[in-house]
Amino acid sequence: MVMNANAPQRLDRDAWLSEAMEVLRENGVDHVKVEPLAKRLGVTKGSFYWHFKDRADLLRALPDHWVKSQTDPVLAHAQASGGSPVEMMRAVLEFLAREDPDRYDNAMRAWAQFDPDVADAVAAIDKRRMEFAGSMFKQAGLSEAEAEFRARLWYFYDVGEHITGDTPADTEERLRRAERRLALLTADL
Amino acid sequence: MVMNANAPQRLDRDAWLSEAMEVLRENGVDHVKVEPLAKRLGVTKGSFYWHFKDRADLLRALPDHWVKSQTDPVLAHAQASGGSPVEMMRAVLEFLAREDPDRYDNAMRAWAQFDPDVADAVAAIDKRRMEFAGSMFKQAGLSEAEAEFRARLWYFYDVGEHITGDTPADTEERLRRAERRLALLTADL
DNA sequence: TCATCACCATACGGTAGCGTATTGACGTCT
DNA sequence: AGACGTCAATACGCTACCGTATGGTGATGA
Repeated sequence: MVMNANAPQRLDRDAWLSEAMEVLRENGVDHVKVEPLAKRLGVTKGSFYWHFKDRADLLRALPDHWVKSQTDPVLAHAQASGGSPVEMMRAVLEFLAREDPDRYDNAMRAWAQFDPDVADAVAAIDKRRMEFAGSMFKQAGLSEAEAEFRARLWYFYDVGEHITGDTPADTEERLRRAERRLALLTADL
Repeated sequence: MVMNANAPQRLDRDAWLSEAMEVLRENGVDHVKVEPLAKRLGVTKGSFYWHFKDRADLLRALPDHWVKSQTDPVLAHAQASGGSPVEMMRAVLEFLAREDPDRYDNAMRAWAQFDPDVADAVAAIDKRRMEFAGSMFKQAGLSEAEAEFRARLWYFYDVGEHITGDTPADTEERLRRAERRLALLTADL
């Protein structure tokens, strides 16, 4: 007899991590506490201390869990779209405009403001994304310095729009904004 | 006999608010707690409950305290610099590049992620700043829509750079970046 | 001088959350 | 069937805070 799949009496480490990510997103790190988390999962903390040494152990594992979830379907999609650098950039922007923007990014950034380890994890992701943008601009013929400059302008806009909560609910509007941004940043290419 | 100025046995509401802002900046809202705060100020919480009804009262007062501290020497400085819109924008950018970027912005933004009231306060500030940028672009001859678009690009870059912690320590480098950003955003003006 | 006001200290009871120790339930393998 | 491994429940002591009640203190003005 196989275990009942939808009555998760029994949890694994990942179930705790996922639920912790939800709480993180909804209320911030300082609200991921073991007893409330246990309540949400319908178990007691006896379970928690089986899977984790202590609360710090859970918190340490979270950034990694997040980073792993960032295995960029974005870049794959861009590469697949082939074409010129500008075309690839358009592909990325459109992909992002259609997607539900990563729901955990803001919470991770908020956390990163007060925890250097988390800041490192987030910085690594930022670096990766910005380097992709930079490589596009370089392939389009810009100098190293100019490419990096435009990559910053490109990427920080994204970050700023998300963190301020200014992202339009309407997909069409997001697409228009993306198109316009691309146009300005590649006007001379 | 006047009171000893550097032995603040006696505090007022503002002293508590300022210290709370520091803790907020260093560790986030969930670390501004009344007893630790009292310890930092060298008093007991007996003092706190004289000046505030409860902890929520303190937290409600904080965003306002922050907003008031934003009475924009920036805009004054820009207006004073006179000149064309582009010149005024340059004045703002240079001012910001030289200033120590507002030390509380990131903490407020982090807080805003999880508190709608705070989010409103921050959004109001964002709106004000962005409308200033928009008005500059309009005065420079752009259409309403194009001006708003460039204002977003201008402002969100700032936000993104700060929140990612990517602001260069070197003032000269900040100035170079500012100049470059202005150049690209006003290339056709 | 002494009464008052403004502010602070102390002591108290209450709750939330941490981490440990021990026991219990259930599946799996032999 | 029985033994083992995996995970969960329970009960316990401990600390950090919250908020209240009440008393103390020092400066100031009548």
